[in-house]
Amino acid sequence: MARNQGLQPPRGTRDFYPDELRLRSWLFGHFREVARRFAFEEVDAPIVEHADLFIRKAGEEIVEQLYHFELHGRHLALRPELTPSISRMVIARAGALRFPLRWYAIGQNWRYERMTRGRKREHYQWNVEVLGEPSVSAEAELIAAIFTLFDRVGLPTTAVRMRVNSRALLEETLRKGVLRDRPEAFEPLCVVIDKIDKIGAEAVTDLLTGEIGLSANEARTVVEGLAVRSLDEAAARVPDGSAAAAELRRLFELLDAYGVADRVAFDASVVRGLAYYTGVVFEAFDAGGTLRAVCGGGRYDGLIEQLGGPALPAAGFGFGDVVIQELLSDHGLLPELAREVEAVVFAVSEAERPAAVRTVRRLREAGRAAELVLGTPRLKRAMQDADRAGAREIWVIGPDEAARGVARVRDLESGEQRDEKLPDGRS
RNA sequence: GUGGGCGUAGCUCAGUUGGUUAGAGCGCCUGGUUGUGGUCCAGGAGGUCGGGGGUUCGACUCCCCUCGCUCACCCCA
Repeated sequence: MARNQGLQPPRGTRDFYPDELRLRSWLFGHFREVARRFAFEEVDAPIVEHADLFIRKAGEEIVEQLYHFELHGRHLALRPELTPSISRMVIARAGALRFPLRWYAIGQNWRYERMTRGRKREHYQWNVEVLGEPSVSAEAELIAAIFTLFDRVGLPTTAVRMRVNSRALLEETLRKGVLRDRPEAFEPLCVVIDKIDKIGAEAVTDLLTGEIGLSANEARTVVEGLAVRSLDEAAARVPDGSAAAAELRRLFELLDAYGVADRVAFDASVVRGLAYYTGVVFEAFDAGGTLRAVCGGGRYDGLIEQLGGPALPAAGFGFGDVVIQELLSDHGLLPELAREVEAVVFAVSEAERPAAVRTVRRLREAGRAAELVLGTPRLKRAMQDADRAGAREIWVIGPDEAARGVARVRDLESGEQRDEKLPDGRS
């Protein structure tokens, strides 16, 4: 309705009606349960931050698409991701924290961009971070947590595959060349390389020689290297004794111990679009290849120091709520979730309401989800409502029952009825 | 930003070469007596057919503009 456009949420944002919020809560419940089993602690931060926290100069889209505004002379922004906020929290208390930390958060992120399937302008993200651990044991733990989540929501083991690479490996190949005198060129270089699937090898080669300043030879070597899909082959392209290659080998060993190595493959084209990644990077994709990345992450050993904190190694991933729901929908795995009302208490007339209130209080104190019918509709109506709410029982208190000091309890599944004593009136 | 598709009841949609009071399913409301749900039956409410303009005796139907939604490209979480 054009007339009612003001009633629609802004483009790319969502309302969550009860059905949709139940589904979201179901998903978040799995996020939290996996995090619990992996012994991560939940944290949270404001959705609005100082814009500076997110603004970097490597040409990332995530910065260009920032929702930001000036208010009373302050430049603020809606967070586009959670990692900077968590990093900020760590820095503020770095002196009092014991590392490594295992933290996670589930929060809404904002990015002003065009929409397609699986992408909106706001989305919730499960963000899991290991802070203060330099070894790939951190990445292995993170990747294992992701697969645990996939398994829990019912996806077959073949439905999602993880692609892994290491930016450190790429950096090693350039250390004696273009990066010798200006290591700071590495971040924008990665941002450029990340575009290869979209703008093509030639355009990336042009950008590498033009904007980044590689020689034609270096650029060609880099672009060729992106096609490599074997760790051995990739390792052969870097100097002997490559630390990055050894790390990747160790990572695959550990993933084998976690039982997920066969779902993970080396892929040199994975570099991720965020500037701050420094080491292992990874992305999970649906096997059908019809959706965008389900989740992704990697190691960012320099970010915390760049933000003004100590030199603290860190790794983490972000896992959005939108793509996974699309994927589950494609697999017919979205659950039908009903309301969780257990009992409905109904006073036939206002005279019985105090007794109904005492009754519903007792049920609630016993931990049951109990709804008190607020008006005095006909019994037929109250039962219909109870039925539709999925309640197991309706407790009816009318003049007869009140006189006998009982409630008539009907089991809505079996239709059987019994009497339950009313609580006495003194409580 | 580019290209395609679509905008008809709360929801999902149908609407015959433009022709009389615009339909269905689901949902909602009422009733099938007097305090009993799910099933069934019978009724009912609800739409200026996204908005504006044009063509026509006549437009939901054709044309133009506009707004919105959506998919792909693009790009990224």
